[in-house]
Amino acid sequence: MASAFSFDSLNHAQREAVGALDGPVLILAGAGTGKTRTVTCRIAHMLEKGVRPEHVLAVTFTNKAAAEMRERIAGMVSKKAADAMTVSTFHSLCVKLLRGGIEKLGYKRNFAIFSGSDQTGLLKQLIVRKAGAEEKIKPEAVLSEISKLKNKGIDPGEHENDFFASLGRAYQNELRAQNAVDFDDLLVLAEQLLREHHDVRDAFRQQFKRVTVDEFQDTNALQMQLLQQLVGPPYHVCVVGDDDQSIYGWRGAEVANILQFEKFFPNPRVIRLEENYRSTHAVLHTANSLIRHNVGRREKILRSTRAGGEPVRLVAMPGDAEEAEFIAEEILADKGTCKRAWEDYAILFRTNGQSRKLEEALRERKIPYRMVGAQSFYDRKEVRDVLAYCQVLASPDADVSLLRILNTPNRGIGQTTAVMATDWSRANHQSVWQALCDPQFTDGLGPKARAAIEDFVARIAGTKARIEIARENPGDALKAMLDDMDYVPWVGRGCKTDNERQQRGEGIADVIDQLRKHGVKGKDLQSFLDASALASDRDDDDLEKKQGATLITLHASKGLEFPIVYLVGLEEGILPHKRSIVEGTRDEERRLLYVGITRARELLTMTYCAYRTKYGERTHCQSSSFIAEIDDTHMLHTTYDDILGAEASEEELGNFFGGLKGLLGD
DNA sequence: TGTTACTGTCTTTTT
DNA sequence: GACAGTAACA
Repeated sequence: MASAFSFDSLNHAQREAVGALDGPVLILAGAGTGKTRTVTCRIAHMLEKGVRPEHVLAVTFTNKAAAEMRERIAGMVSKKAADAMTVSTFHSLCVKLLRGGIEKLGYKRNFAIFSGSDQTGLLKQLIVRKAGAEEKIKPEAVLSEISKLKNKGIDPGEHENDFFASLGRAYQNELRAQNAVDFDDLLVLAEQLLREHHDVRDAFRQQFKRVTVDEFQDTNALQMQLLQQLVGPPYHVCVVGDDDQSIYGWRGAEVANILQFEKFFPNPRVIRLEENYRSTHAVLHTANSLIRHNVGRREKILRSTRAGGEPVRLVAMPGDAEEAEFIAEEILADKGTCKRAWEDYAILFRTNGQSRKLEEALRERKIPYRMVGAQSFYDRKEVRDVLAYCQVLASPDADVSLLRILNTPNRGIGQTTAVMATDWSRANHQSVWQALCDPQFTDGLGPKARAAIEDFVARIAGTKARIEIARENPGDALKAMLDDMDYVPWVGRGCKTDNERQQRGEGIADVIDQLRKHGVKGKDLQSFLDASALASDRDDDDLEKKQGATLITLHASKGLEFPIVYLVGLEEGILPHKRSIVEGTRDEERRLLYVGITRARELLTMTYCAYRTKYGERTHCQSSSFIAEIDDTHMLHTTYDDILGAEASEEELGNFFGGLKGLLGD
């Protein structure tokens, strides 16, 4: 049989990684060193050596990465084999595990997954309940504390602050009462299930004899514990990552997992991929000289396979407006001279707020652009509303979702009534839905509110029946119900512009359409909700489908590459971010900049401003302290005025398109 | 109960 | 300079 891939096409280190199939393996893969290729070849190699695809588990960070990996293996080996493997994210894997055995932990099998606004909404209630409406502690802050503890494997009820601890306990109780879990619980409970029920664990280990974990630098302590449950002796586990690209510490990612891998699995083979196929020498030298300043890393030096290259530019800008316009102008000019595609250009920034001016500048010049992951599709209000309806149709006892849609669109069930219903349900140990259905409760209300509630209950129950009894497609049933209550026109009325109205209309139609497709495949509402909860916006359409220059945060840029990269806002307080200085996570900011630099294949331009509009106010900025750390052998430090001045004189000479690049190149 | 106008708060990054 | 939350009004 012809080999699915050729060992000859791999470099020495890659070959070693692909060949090392048994026992624990740690692959340290620097940026642009052919990581994905190596991992997929390794799995293909496994299959060739007789490992059955059903025994292969690969865990990735996003659903999209999972889909890509599966596709590539399908191309190398066979579609059949690729389909037989399990490739998924930690979270999806846990859902699968829990849908099978969560009742062993005292939950019902049809548990709901709370995310985003479900969680904050619930917590907001709890804060008010515990401390009164005066308390202005932010639910997000509490949530992040709870999450941090869970990801360390600690019960949130054990928080050192008593108030937080009691909120943590109340939060967990409330989730359990509503038969719901949050994102972190998926991991917590799956780990618990495997740890406490060895039959489940052994069955799992029996099935997944070969485990691969990608983006290992992004895993947290809990995921490490989970991995230890998943993988038993003889530990055929391979983890791949780059500690220098660990940028999710704020979310609990533990670089220790990769730095001290040998503490978790015995005698791992450590393989370093250091040959970079992506960037020019100038770019890599700049990146290497910066990341050297981090302490406690796994020493790695990226070697360039592409000698020379244009020097990296560092440009001082007067203000953020000039910064945006400069970049837009330059892209426009460069596109004209170099005949590149818009997709070749990317602008990277630290915070989403920085994108505004850049967008304006691009729009003014009619430069097409795409924004990656600015507002998550699933965070849009109308999308959350429709999903809340789905959740209620799937299990009406999910109070948070029910309360969300109770008066959406307005149907005369105001806050007073909602509070009464919640109180009654708590007093009687029932769900809010049960309260609404109970005459004992509704009899105590005024005739108007009562009629409104009865109408609401009838609509939900009716639609539920259409789906469950009449077996109608849930998408159609949902659409009929929403139409019936004039939901779309109601949303439209709340919009300021036609554009917004249209967008939100499309969002609603989108969800319904997805649900309909899901229904056609015979899957139920709950599985649709699972998929929605676990999807991220980087998963479905984004990058490939849309055209144009890319506007993207540094975080979201990890794993991507562009011929021409602009990295903006190298200012103290932005990069490194103000908060990181307070929290003592400057190293992570440095890695973030490192990730940004290593996205560039050919040309890298970094900029910083003297002034920037912040909170709608013009404030003075200092250049980033990282700049001094960079070795400038291959870096050209100039200013906005220098470049424009040079350009003007060039134009006087009649060279109209003598772009900036040409001037700086020699 | 719903709508409007104002005020204060924020902006890291997100599976 | 946006947006959510609040206060005041219809």
